[in-house]
Amino acid sequence: MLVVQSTSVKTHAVVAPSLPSSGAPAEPPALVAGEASASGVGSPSFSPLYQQIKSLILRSLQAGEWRPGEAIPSEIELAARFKVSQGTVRKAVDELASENLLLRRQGKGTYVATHTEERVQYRFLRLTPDQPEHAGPVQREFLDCRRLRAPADIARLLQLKAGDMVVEVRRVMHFAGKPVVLDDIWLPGHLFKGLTAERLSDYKGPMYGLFETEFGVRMIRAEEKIRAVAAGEVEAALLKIAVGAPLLSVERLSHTYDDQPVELRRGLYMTEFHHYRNELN
Amino acid sequence: MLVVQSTSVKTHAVVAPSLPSSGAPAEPPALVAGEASASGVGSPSFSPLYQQIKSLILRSLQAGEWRPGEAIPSEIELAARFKVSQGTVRKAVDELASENLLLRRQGKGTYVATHTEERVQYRFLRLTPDQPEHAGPVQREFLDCRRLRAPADIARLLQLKAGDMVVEVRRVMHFAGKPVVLDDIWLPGHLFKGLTAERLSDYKGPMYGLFETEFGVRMIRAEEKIRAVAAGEVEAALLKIAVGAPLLSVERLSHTYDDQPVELRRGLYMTEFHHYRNELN
DNA sequence: GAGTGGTCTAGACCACACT
DNA sequence: GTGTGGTCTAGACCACTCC
Repeated sequence: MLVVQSTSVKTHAVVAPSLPSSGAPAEPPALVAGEASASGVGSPSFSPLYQQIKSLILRSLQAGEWRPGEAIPSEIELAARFKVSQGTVRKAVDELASENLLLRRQGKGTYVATHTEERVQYRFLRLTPDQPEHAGPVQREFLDCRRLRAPADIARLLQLKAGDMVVEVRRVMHFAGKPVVLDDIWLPGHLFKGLTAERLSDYKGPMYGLFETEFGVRMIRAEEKIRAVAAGEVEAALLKIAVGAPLLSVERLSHTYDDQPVELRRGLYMTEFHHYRNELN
Repeated sequence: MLVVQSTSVKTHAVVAPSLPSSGAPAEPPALVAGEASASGVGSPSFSPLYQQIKSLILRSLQAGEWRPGEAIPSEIELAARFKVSQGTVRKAVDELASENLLLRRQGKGTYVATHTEERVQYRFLRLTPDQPEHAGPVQREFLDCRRLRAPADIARLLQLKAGDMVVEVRRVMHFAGKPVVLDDIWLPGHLFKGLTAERLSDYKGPMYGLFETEFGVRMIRAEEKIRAVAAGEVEAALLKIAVGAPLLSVERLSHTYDDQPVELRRGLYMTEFHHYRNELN
């Protein structure tokens, strides 16, 4: 299971032989010498232990061993399971937490991240009111939800075969009662069987919460391409603005585990009283 | 210097008294009990050791003890200087590296990050060609560079007093020979004495490299607010597009150490053949 | 080979949350 | 009090870089 590419592995017992008589200083973990893949020289594809642990935890997450919102086993338990030290588990969990897949809570445990939490609600929606006055409650209006064969460009981006089924959703988001965002969304049909406009309308809270709860699809990471465009007739009517008015075009490709694309979204944002915020580091 | 708020600090020598006769197991670090600030109870403002180390390193960076591109002392040296273990220094340096203030290079050392490196050149410019064909060389054309009293809104954002001097720069960036970006830039006058259009034009490479090399101002972090706007007459002429064409408006506030704002930039991006890319995690 | 960052371990102790 | 994550240490060994 766990792979260590080096040949000699020693515990520090070698240099501290006069320890209290607690028996043998615990056998070293079940380490297997150089496997990984082909080639037999020194370290052809070195991968640290904590990375291997990270992959194992990731696999359990993906397999649904622990559900979103639930606690994963404690560091001590994981260390015992994987036969490594707590420090190594810690490093693996630290990275997963920094990637927003896990959530650490001191004194309580480590939890599987979820989109249904209030606090992380706007992790993916970067549109922010210019003034607090324009904040107000968010309202989602679903205009359409149909199943169809994926157009070529959609299929390519979602890594589907030409002709595969997709679910197409059109919706408008209202901020403080005014239409601000028009989204067209495409989802792989085989992952979202039974998704209807009604289920979308009935669900309270962000869409990704529904996807996670009802369809077991967890959005982990996304890329966005942003442009300025002029409103067409249809868009102008839906957002109640003038034809030709400048809009922010946001094309988002969302991924789940393993970087597999599972959602394509083309959004048009009215940015007269809102802006897209970003942080550069 | 280093502050530990707890009362009892023990080395593990306590539980391993039968160590080889290497003398006393090294005295514990020069730890000072509860200081931090006022109040005397348990742990009123607990701050871990590595955070304190991080602050000390940050202070040295800010004071220019090591210049951009230079190596900082090795972990072992820093551990000795601060009288903590290498692991604690490591954690401090790790965080600074993850914030892009330091750059670790295995086998070589840890270096102060710089904007003059090829690899990090486009850390702040998120505009990307849609097709590789539109890539081409970047060309910077400086149209204006003048000193003036800061308008109220500029002064407020840069946290200057009304009437303080600022340097105002206008420039156009060309991609593959075509104008794509129009930037208006404001800099605090007292930090950029002697900045002229000529010096800007003569410098090859990104502006932030010049700022860092010539003025000792290092951009660490920035926030951007993005909108869609319609091109006005002046902008249209400079970017060679039609009046009213949609443009991406990017307002950037850049900060140096201590989150002090040191640059305000209002950019207009032509996004017909380029897009602003962003990653969501 | 020497020096640097990177990994791994083992153990002690602290801060925090629940009970 | 018990259990969880968080900090800190000390030491061994590995991978990488340069001389």
